[in-house]
Parts: sequence; C-alpha cells; structure tokens
Amino acid sequence: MRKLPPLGSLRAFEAAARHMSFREAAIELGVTPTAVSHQIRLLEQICKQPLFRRRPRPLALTRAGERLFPVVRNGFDSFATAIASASAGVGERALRVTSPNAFASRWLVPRLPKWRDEHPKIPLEIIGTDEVLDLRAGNADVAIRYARRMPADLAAQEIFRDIFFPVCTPELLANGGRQIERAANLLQYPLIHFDWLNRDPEAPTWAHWLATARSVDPDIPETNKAWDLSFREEIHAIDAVAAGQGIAICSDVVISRDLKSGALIKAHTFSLPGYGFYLVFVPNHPQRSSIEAFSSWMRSVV
Amino acid sequence: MRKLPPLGSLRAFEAAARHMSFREAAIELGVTPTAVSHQIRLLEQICKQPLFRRRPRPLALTRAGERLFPVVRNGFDSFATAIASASAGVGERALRVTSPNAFASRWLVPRLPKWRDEHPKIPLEIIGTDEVLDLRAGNADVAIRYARRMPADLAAQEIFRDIFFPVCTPELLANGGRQIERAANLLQYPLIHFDWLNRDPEAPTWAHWLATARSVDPDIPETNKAWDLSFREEIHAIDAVAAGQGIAICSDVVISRDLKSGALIKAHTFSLPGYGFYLVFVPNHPQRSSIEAFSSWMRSVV
DNA sequence: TAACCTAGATGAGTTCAATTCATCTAGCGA
DNA sequence: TCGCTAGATGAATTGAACTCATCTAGGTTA
Repeated sequence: MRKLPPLGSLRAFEAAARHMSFREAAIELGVTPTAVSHQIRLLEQICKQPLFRRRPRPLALTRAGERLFPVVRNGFDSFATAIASASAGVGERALRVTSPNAFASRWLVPRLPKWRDEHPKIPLEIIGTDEVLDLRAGNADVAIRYARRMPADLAAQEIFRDIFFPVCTPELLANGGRQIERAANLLQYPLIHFDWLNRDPEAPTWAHWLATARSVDPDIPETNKAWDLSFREEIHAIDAVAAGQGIAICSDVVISRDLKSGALIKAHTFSLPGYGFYLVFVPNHPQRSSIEAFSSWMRSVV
Repeated sequence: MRKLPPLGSLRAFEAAARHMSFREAAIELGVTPTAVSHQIRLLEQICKQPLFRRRPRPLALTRAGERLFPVVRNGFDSFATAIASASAGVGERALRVTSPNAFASRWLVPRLPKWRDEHPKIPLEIIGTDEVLDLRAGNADVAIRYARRMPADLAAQEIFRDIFFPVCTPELLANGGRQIERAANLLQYPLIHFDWLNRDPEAPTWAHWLATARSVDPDIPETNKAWDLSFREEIHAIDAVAAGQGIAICSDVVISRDLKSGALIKAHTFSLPGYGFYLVFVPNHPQRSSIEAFSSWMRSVV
C-alpha cells in the first residue's frame, strides 16, 4: 500500500530547499513563512527526523533532507510539464471539425478562406470521414452530424435542413439547359446513385424519388431501373454529376455553391425532404467559444 | 515559473485512473466519490479538457488523461519510496552515540553488554571520536560531550563530573603497590602526559597538578620536567599506564572499571577537578525515548 | 561589546479549499 | 421495464492549512 504524506508539506519542503530559505519559499507559495514552517515541521514528524538544520544559520538541509529534495523537485517538475502540455495549445489548438465527406468537400472546404478571413486566430482542422468519431474520447472537438433527428447524447445545435432533387450539369440536358418539365423524361438520361449508410427506406434515392413523384405525375412508368451508375459515397456521385455523367438526387445544401454558380442545375422541380445538419460537441467543451463562433459562421456564410 | 495544480486534484486523478473507478479511488483515499469527482473536475478545468470519458460506461481515460497518468503515478511512487526511506529504520535504527575516544573505549564499550541486557530492542552505534560532530546535520543522534559547562546550543543533561589524580599499575610502584605519601616521590617514575584539545591552562595536566600540589606540599621541587612520555590523545596515555609504562593524571570516571578491578590504582591522594560529561541531542529528537533510556542507564550502570 | 535586525519557532485563533450530503441522471443487467 | 449503480450537481459543513502575535537565537554593525 502506497503511503503519501500531505502533499502540501512536500510542496513547502521543496520550495524551502530550492530557495534554502523559508521566507523566500513563502513568497513563492503566496503564504506566510509560518505556514511554511508548520508544513515542514509536519513533514519532519512524518519522516521522524529533521530535514533542515536551522541553527546556526544559514539554513541547510540534513542528510535526509538532501536525499529527499531531488526526488520531490523532479516529481513536481514532471507534473508541471505534463499539466502545461495537457493544457497548452488548447487555446491555440486548432478546432478539429469532423464532417461527412461530401459536406466537407463541397460545402466546408470551399468556404474555408472565408472562415480564415473572419477568424484568423482560430485555425480549423477538417477531418472528413463518413465514420462517426467519438468526441468524448477526444478524437475531434466538434462534429457535423447528418441525421434525421437532433442527436441526444451530446450538446447539439441544428444548423441546416436540406432537400433532395435531381441535379445535373446544364450541358447534359438536350433542351439547352432548361429544367425538365415531365419527370418521365428524366429516364432518358443516366441516373447516378449513391449508397446511404443507414439503409433508411425513406432516404432520398432515385427509387424513392421516382415512387414518390409518380403519385403526383402518373405518367412516370413503372420501371426496374433504379440507377445506371452507382457509388458507395455521396461525394463520388456528386463528382460524376459535375463531370456530366448523369443526373443524381442531391442535397441542396451540399451543392449550394455549384447551384449558385450555375455549374449544376436542378433538373426537375420535384424534391424530397432530406435530413438535418447538426453541430455536435461535448458539453462544457473547453473550446466552447470557438465552437460557438464556428456555429454562427456556418449559419451565415454563403 | 513553474505552475502546479492543487496537488489534491492530482491525487484524486491518479487514484481514479489507477482503479478506473471514482468509487474505488474514493475508498482508497478515504473520502466520498463526490469528493473525487469534484477534484477531477477541477483538474479538467485547469487542463481545459476532459481527462476521463464518463459516458458510456465503463470509465475510460481520454488521450490527454492517458498522457498525464503515468507521469503523476511515477511521481507519487517516487515520493512514497523516498518518504518511506527517510522514515524507515528511524524507529528500528540504532541510536548513534558519539563520544570522546577515551570515554568510548574505557567506559562505554566495556559496559555495552549491560546495555544490551537491559534494552535489547535499542541497538547502539558508537562513534568514538574526539571531533565534535554536528547533531543538527544528522551525523549522530546523541553526543556525549566533555566540557567545563553545560552546552547551551542543544538539549543537554549532565551525567557525571570527574576528578583527576595520578594513576598507575600497582606493579609499577616500588613499595609493593601502596599509594605514595610524598608527592615528590612521584617524580622518580616516568610521567605520562596527553594533550588537551582545548588548551585550557587549568586542564589537569602534570604541570598543573604539580604546581597545585606544591601549594599543599612545599617539598615538591620546582622542575622543568612536565612529562616523560606524551600522547596526542587521552586514550593512548591510559593504554600506556595500563601497560605499566608510567603514571598519568587520569579521570576517575574514564578509568572507573580499572580502579574497581585493581588493574589501576590511585598513586597519590591529591586530585584536581575535571569537567562534566553531558549528554547532548537535538530538541524533540524523534528517538527521544531511546535517548532518555540511554541517559538513565548511563547514570545507573556500574 | 551592546544594540539592532532578521529568520525561524510556537501556539491559539481564523479561514477557505476540500469534503459531505441530498438529490438527480444515465446506462447497464436481469 | 425496472432496479441498481456510478458519476454529476450544488449548497452546506468541516478540518487542514493558514495567519497573527509573540518569542528566541544568531548575525551584523556601530
């Protein structure tokens, strides 16, 4: 069984030994010399022998004191270093943001220069992954989570909700880039699909879009065709669309810049509801103010 | 400037990390789990990040916690070892007694078996030296000091006062071992001298003894002869006397056993006052009870 | 050599950081 | 689904740490 003395007594001892003066130790510790004297006396009682020779002056360590001093000093040095290391950079440390790949690529990364302009002192580190990282384990500071509902296990804020509709390059369309009026006409073009990780039957896939659009427009024929081109990840489907390879059902949020620039267009007016983008973080996170700044910026940036 | 957190918080953290349980840490530290929780939270605030992941169970260290834990554990281990080493053996440690050489040889050492009989649990370590060892520096626990007056700088007790008179073996004397009546007759024998460290003009040397005895017995001739044989240390002079090489002015205390056994005799009745034997120790010495036992024993042992 | 100054000691009284208590929450297992 | 358990929260309490008043010893200076 490990037995430790009151640690305050070690603190007083070490400071007095370093300064070889109770008075100076007291100044360093922000107490009176008497407090130092009491603590050292306590430690001497525990050790059952003197650790300092007080008389005659000057103060000197006894043999036992000399043996103990470097052990305590080195221990405290290592504590101070480790604590400084644990808390260092937290203020200066980049805010680590984890986000689904598509959102990181199409929404976040293109807007980073605007973040840097607005918040030059808060560097961001972007961790693009479709995996859900454990924030409590410290793997990231803040997560952008794409979910149907507000996550309940951590602090969360809703930033956006998106909708899904057919998207392609203007050049792809035979009508000179104007929106298609009859949904059935979409079937003349290659349909690009991507997987949804959660296997939600209501996820806005082509199959779901077509089935739902048919209730509004009975002209859409029943078909086994669900897609012509399929990708595992959303970001790759978007890349294929942008390369003019077909039409995909895309999130209006993720491709908002492409829509605004005209690089991509809404191929048909009918849309399906998507999910929400939530900013998620550990409650009372030390970088809370940076997180709040990031949240506000996300809501306002165009 | 080195900056340390409240050490109690490190204590709680380390115990919780070792047990990977706040509850068990609390049991070890003898506090409630709440106290552990508060301390760890305080430390996390200082580090500006979590050190433990509480949810979901089981409790786990964060990355920062993992980095801090071995540093703190190792530091505390080294403290506990050093403190145990500083206090170990103090209770079991021999009482270190420093004494003038002559007293150690002729008085103390021959009586050690009696000490062992009476106090089997208190071993003695005898440091025979005519040097004055610094008790405050922990070089010895208790000193037998031979001085004219009670030492004032430390706790002291007078044990004996001695007197000095001519001493020789019975075989040395031409009259069959009977005491010499006329002091002048002593001059027919080799006079053995030893140095007094303190150069006291009233120290009981042959010169002083003869000068003082002459005021009582005018028959003692003026003489330049101060000694025939001289030694640096008292113990060597006594050894020469015991070997039948002459007569020395000796302390009745130091050679009390030799006088009692008849190995040495008082060569003449005239005596000079000596000094006192004082037992000296650091006030509030941890082995105070052993010191008191030693003091009592010295006074009573024959 | 005496007076003054300073650093550490002693012990009673005071203070505040550490701790407890009462209550709540979340998640784990039966 | 319910009961149990471990950790969290915050106000109230406690006791170790600290201060204050006074003393002592020794170091320096005039």
